Amino acid sequence: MTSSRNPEEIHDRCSHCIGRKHSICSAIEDCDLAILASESSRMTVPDGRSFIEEGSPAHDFFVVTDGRVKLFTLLPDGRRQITGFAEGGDFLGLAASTSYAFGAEALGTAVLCRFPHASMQRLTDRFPNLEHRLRQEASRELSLMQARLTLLGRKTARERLATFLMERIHLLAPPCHANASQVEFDLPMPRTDIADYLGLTIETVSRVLSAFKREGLINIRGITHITIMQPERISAIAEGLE
Amino acid sequence: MTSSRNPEEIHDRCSHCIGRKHSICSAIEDCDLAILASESSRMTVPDGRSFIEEGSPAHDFFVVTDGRVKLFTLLPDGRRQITGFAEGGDFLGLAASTSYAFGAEALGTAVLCRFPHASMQRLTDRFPNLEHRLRQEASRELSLMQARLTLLGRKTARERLATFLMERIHLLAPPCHANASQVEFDLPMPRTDIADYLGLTIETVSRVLSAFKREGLINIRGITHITIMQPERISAIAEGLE
DNA sequence: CCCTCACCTTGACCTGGATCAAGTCTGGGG
DNA sequence: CCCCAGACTTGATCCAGGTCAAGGTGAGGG
Repeated sequence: MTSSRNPEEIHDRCSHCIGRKHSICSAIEDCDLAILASESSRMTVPDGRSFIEEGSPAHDFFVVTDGRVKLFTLLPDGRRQITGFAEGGDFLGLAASTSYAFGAEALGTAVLCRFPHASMQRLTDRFPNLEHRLRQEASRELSLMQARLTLLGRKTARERLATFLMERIHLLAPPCHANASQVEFDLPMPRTDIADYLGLTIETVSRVLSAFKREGLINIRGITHITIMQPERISAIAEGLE
Repeated sequence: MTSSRNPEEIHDRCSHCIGRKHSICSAIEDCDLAILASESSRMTVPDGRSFIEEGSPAHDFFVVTDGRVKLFTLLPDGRRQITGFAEGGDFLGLAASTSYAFGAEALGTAVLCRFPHASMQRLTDRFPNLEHRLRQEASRELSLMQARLTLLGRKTARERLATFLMERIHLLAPPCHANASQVEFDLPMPRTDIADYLGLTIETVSRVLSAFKREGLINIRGITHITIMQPERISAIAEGLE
């Protein structure tokens, strides 16, 4: 896990950033990017390495600029609930008061931009827009959480997997799924993570995916490559309609 | 459901409000309370009446000033997940972008303070502190959500009920549970709501509570009155330690 | 005071998903 | 090209919690 803040990279690190447009950084004007860059530092986290410890004092916010990350909570006996996956442009660290309410680790090599709380404070003081943007971000996440509670509290295994697949579809660039009769993508996480995300066991995840395949709803190539053959029906299952 | 904004009540509605100290309204100075009052209106919601429709356009924020409220999401076939209970001082409406991600209805007669989005916008423009306070509120809720996901995704029925009882204890005024060997309180919601909150059925809730009683962990008087006889052990069960 | 209705409890049985236990696939290294 | 380890799939069995079906209970009304 390496950090860098050398001056030569600072002046345009942010302007070329993949998260520039969609992350909270979009609340800041181009002309102020240098300030943004100077308040943050980039770090690279190797596959599987943890970079937020649940319950540890919350000192930083993060923006995922490349790769992916998983967020989770643990019970004392090791049971794990993955509370979310984050990728390019996603913001981490809102679910914390004085300490983090979740742990985080890289899913593959990930690159993050770190904003110490004090830096973020200076930024929000200077750019009131940013504070508003953070609230929006929090609201968006809270909305997602409502759906996730319903999934974990009330949906069956089939419905959970179907919902998960629909979520993956919606992560693709918009044109990819608008009325397409089939959609393809790769699942970047192992079955274990899918299970811990959906509140199931790895065996159930495997069985349900096999069942979907057998029923011609999806196709699976290799371990990770999924083709949704009947998006409508998967969507219907996700909503509990069949 | 009645609304009122008559001038005579405005000038001190907020200063006497039960939520004054703990709600987001604490971000506003006493001398500016009249502005706060003029941007909001009080409404009374009768028992069981719904006042937020899931998926409807989000026009307002609310502060619960008296009574209680339940928040929930529904699946098309009627399955329900209660995503939270709110009471005096709690803020509602952050889990929404353009439309509400949850429905809400009164649990007993409830009194709310309604802030149209436009009003809140004027308030946050005028009092930047308030925007920060809203973000804090959202962060607090996001932290709670992490715990709730873990509960629904990974805890057993016993653990869920024990966690629920601990949550109720922590809602009491602080002195009540500091090292007390027993704690008493009333459950303001029916078993159905507890079940839908914990992702269980009403029968399971009933059975687990009976088991706790049989084991001498709690006592139940009438339907609603609970005494926690062994808070330590309930707490341990909640964390999955026995 | 008793009826009644809504809510809760309890019991018997069932089942979806967990658990336990083999296989099987795959991709990277020798 | 083959071997090996890790990840996935599949099958057999189990069990926590759901479902179905009676009873209890108690607050409000006649």
